[in-house]
Amino acid sequence: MNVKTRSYCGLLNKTDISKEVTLMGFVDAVRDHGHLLFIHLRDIKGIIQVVFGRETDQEAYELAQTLRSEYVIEVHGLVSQRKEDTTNPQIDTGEIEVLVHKLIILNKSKTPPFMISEKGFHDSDTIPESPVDEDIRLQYRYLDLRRQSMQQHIIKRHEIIQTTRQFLNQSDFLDIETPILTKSTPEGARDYLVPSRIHEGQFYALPQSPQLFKQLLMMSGFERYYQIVKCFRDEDLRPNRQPEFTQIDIEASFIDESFVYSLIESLMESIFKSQKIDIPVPFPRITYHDAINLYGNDHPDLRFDMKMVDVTDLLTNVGYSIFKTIIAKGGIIKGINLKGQASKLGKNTLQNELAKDVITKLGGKGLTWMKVEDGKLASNIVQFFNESEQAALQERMGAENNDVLFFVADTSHRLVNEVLGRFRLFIAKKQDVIPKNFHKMCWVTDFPLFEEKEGVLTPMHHPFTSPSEDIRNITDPKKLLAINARAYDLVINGEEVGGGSIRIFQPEIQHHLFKLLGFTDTDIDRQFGFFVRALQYGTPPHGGIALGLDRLLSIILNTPSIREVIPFPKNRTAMSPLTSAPSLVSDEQLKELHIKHIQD
RNA sequence: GGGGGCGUAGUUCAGUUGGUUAGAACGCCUGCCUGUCACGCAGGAGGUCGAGGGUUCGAGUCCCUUCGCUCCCGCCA
Repeated sequence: MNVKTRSYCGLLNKTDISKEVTLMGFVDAVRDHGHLLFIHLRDIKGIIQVVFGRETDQEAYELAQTLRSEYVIEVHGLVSQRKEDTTNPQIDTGEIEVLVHKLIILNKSKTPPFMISEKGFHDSDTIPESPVDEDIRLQYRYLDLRRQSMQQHIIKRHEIIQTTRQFLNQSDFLDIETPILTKSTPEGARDYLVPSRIHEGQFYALPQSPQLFKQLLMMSGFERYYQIVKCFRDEDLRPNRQPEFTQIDIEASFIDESFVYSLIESLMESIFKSQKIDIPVPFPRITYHDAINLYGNDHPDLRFDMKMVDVTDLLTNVGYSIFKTIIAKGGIIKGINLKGQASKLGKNTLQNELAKDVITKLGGKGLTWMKVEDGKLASNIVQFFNESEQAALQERMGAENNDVLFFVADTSHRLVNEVLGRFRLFIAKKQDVIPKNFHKMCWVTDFPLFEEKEGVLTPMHHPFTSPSEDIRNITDPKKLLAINARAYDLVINGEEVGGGSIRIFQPEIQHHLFKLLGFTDTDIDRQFGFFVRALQYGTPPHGGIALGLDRLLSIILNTPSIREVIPFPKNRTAMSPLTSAPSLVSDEQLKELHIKHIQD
């Protein structure tokens, strides 16, 4: 192999015309014309047409007839200008080609299980996701990753990681590694456990995040830490959740929220700029309370408006019995306004599909809809609302002709927010009213410190998050639930991309918080003893954030799941179709680890 | 754990109220072809209709069970 003189297919251009080149790569496509044979040759940099002809070289031509897709070859040839009427504007190298006088087949390939060439797609900027079944793609991931669109995903992942490192390095952050074999702690997600061979019956846990270590590094005085690091959580998977995923983990001392906001806004600016996307900074901020009330969740999609509006007070004497009953029981009625879509939504769709089928799947009991036609509300139940109620509804909802109003009512305020929030997203997607190629970020702030789960106080973020005020004299659980945390989430296009907080740095407060969460002194010592002890040796005020790299990439590359930006992901059932992990292990291995398999 | 969708050729899919030998496109194989680039033309191979059971004269189609994949909810400090 002529390694030193090798050229790259995708890098050849007109300045190389009449140069002798050596190329190596995969056969992307073969077009045999008899006497003349073309192939597209593909390497990491791109594709170029190479030509074999009886007249150019009889021997090379005859060997070329045996070429098949994905054969690995080396060619020696002359870069030539294509004649004007034979150029191919669809590939970057389409004005030139290589006339081959020597062909070496470095390796053959079986016929691939699916097509790897993306010929026919390369005139489009937005290469469609492969229609091939994802499990087959994952089983042959090494072939799937040969596809140019997948290579771009991985290359852009690399670029964004490099941009991130460069940015943080320049901002005086130190890249410091933390253990993968660490200690299981009780809160949060389920841990992946690793049995210890040396310590019978004991287990390491894989980190859900380097949280405690990065705080320890602050106590060590490093001041600014980052790590692009794998985290592990043994929970059910989603398109944006993998059992192992990558975080851009950041922590800094002697800082406050404003430092984090401006640091991350600048980082995001750099990252998006590296992909030629301009984003406006600073990002808007919305409180947790507003997010829940206006959009129904704590990761609002602000690419479109359609805020949820409370109309309960307008309908206190309404004749519509469902609303009447709910209001009488202290319930709530909220609505959204789908602008300008009334003509696109028929009565059948509204009533039978949305109000009966969709809303129940989203967890609601019912849905009320009203179209605005000729300045008036129109629906199957509009006659139960008197004129002044209708007028008030129109005004409150900002209703204009051709709008559709949707209302959800329930005695549970939380349910109304959740269901209408889900419906807002559902109908926006269904009616295609979400602007594309547009990124809308925001900070969600003022999270509650605690939430109540089955009557017990649990931390909403994690138990190291600083309360917004001193809580040591508050004992009333209701008052505690009203306390805010110094926590913040970064949300892009309705997806939580990052979260962090200013941490507790006083040992007394940390201890008090653990007690509030129901830990005994023994529990605290056993589970967090090392950490609480460390806090007592002069801990600087500190805080940080962790950004989900996979989610960020998925948003920037507009992929339907983070699996598209992870080289070797697990499938929906946390299994790798490529390696078949997880798998059974030998009895000897289990014995060494002091583990016995118990059948349920 | 709950709910929805899907499973037919290597791949993506069609397959009517149950009715001959289960089709198409791409891919693959063979031959022809000197400017194609989603090459073209001619011919060909390729199927446990996810699996098991049932109903029926007859099941890809109907019923039951089961497996796999996927989406939503729960879960994800």
